[in-house]
Amino acid sequence: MLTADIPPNQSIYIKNINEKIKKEELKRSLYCLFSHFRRILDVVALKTPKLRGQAWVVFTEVTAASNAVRQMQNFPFYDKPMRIQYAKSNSDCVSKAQGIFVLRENKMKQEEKVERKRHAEETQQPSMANARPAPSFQQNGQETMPPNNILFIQNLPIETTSMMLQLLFKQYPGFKEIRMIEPKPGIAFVEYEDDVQSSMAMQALQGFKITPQNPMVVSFAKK
DNA sequence: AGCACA
Repeated sequence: MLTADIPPNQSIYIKNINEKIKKEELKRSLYCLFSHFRRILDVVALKTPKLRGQAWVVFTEVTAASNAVRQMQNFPFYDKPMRIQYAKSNSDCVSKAQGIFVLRENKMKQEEKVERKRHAEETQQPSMANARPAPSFQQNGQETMPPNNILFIQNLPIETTSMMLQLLFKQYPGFKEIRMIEPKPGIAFVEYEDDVQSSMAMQALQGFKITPQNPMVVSFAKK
């Protein structure tokens, strides 16, 4: 089937992904990268020989998927341009939400176990489904800081890397650089060309959750 | 290049 012939789908299929990236990091990064299009329901990545270097991102709406396909086409992701198409079939998480999930034949044997496990994981780990920008919360009066082209980010998960932050913040015009301080995990500084641009990024990413426990707190850095 | 969900 020609790429152009694949009908629009709320899930996108991404290939040409750097295969060196570990599954969990890959999912997190994809989540960061695509979450501003619209709410993401799920990110699927497998490292099996047949499926590595590929991933699926499931949105709540096909318009979000369409935007993602167009705007992120060839985006340099871990040094490789991502190739994005609509997924050829519906993702289980959406079929399930619609109540029409049917087990595939080759999985019949373990249906009960599998289903229970999947369900347990979904309820215990709502990160992908629930990680939406949340309203900012007051913290040390930081939000009253005067505008600055440099942003101060707090409440990041300690595993956050500057690569991850870069994926998030460079979506906004005027992005210059991320600075993190080794001995101080959980915070970062993000520099933009001017304070209008930094404000836009702050607006957009205020409360963004890299993990469900960590809505990021974005304020202007002290002068 | 490769379209799955464990």
